[in-house]
Amino acid sequence: MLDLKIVRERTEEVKQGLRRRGIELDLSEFLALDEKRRVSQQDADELRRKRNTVSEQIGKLKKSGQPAEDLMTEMRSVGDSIAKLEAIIREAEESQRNLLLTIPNIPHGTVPEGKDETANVEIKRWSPQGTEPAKLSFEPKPHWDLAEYLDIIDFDRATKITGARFALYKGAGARLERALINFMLDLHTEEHGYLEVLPPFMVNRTSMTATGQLPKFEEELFKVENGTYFLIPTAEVPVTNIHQEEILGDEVLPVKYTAYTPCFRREAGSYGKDTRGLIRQHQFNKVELVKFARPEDSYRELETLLLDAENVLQRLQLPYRVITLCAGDMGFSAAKTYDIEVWLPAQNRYREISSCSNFEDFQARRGNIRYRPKGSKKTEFVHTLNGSGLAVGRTVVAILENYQQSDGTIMVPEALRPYMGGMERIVRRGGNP
RNA sequence: GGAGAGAUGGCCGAGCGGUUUAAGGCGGCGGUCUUGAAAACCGUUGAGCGCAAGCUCCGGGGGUUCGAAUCCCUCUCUCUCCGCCA
Repeated sequence: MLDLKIVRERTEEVKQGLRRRGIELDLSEFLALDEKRRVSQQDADELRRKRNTVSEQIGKLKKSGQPAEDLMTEMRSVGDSIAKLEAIIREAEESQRNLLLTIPNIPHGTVPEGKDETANVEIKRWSPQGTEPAKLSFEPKPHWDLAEYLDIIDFDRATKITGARFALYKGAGARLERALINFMLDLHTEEHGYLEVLPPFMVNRTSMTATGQLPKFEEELFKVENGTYFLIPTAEVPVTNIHQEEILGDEVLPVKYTAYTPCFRREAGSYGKDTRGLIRQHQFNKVELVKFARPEDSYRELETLLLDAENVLQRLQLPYRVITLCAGDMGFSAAKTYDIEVWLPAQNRYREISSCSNFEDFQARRGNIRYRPKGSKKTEFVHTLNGSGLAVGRTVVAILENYQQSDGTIMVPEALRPYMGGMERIVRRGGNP
């Protein structure tokens, strides 16, 4: 949520910032409403002040046995006036808030111009050999063919059990998914200094609103029937809301959490996209990184958050590149976003495996997450950041495709072998159903 | 699911219609004392809106009243007991 005061006092800057996202916003009605609200607030305060002093007077008169009927009658009408003003204020506040909640964040100054993904800017390439991915000596197979041959992921049965866009992992496939989760969590907690948390996988409407999924993107969420809860689309939601309505001490910042959770997404409007394989599922696992930082530190924290996520791919020796999203391609709440894209040889292209963003005070204002700067009496909103570290299902895809051998078996990345019970190679499963 | 109790500042806790501008304690900060620290003592210490005067906030919302932390309704959450349950 944008700061009301900034929208009021620096309207042109706000409109200019939103224009970079390709959004043209008419704020005149909003500002008129704001003016009306503020005038009413002033009037109401003035009347309340009068009522407070006179009521005290009435109390004293009654105590000393003197009549106070005239004053009481007068105050009754003052009370009515206050009630009318309060109704106006409440209505204005509500419609102001409702509008503010639908306005996306302003892009940071360093975010490149552009209206869609074609304007994103590549800033880095990495591979075990240097920068470019190694060429396989044979025609690479797509991960779904490999998974089917090895019998480690069963898409058909998942469809039977539930429906499209679900997966049933089996044998080494299930083990690989679990190994990756543990590997990532261990890396982030033991080497990058994050505190592991395991949050609820369902959240309420307030939490979804704080991080920005609501009110605008309800159609992308799974809602639990007979209740008011939503399945989380990312651990960002429950983890960022850990400190909702809190005032953090300066000395605890930056706070760094990592969490494994499954994520649930409707993927409405993506019919026909990535229909085969693990790339786009209604349920997938992810290890998330979340930070709460001082405003002056947040962009430095974004860089280290990105490095922490990149490190997972480096340890797994998977080629990737990093891009800066342009203003028009960023998510609703973000002020700046880097995407990490992993190399998929069968698709002959890079695909998103992590998204690392600084939300500045956008989410903190919605969730009322504050801190007290050292030596200050006033509180300020913290900056929140998060990034995938990494999307687990897509990491499985990358391992299958990059580590595939000509015979269809998969070498297990060395860093992962301790988590796979020493397994060095995934071979075709036999004997079991 | 049934019955009951409760929600007050960072924490504990008093208040149950009018000097509450929310007592008191703990914790925090500053000071006195001390070689230093502890103890003791003194002072200070919630959030938000407003240029200011001032106004709002005692779980959320609504009501009664000249006046509500205090009375009423409602919702949410917590706790205790019973039932059910991995």
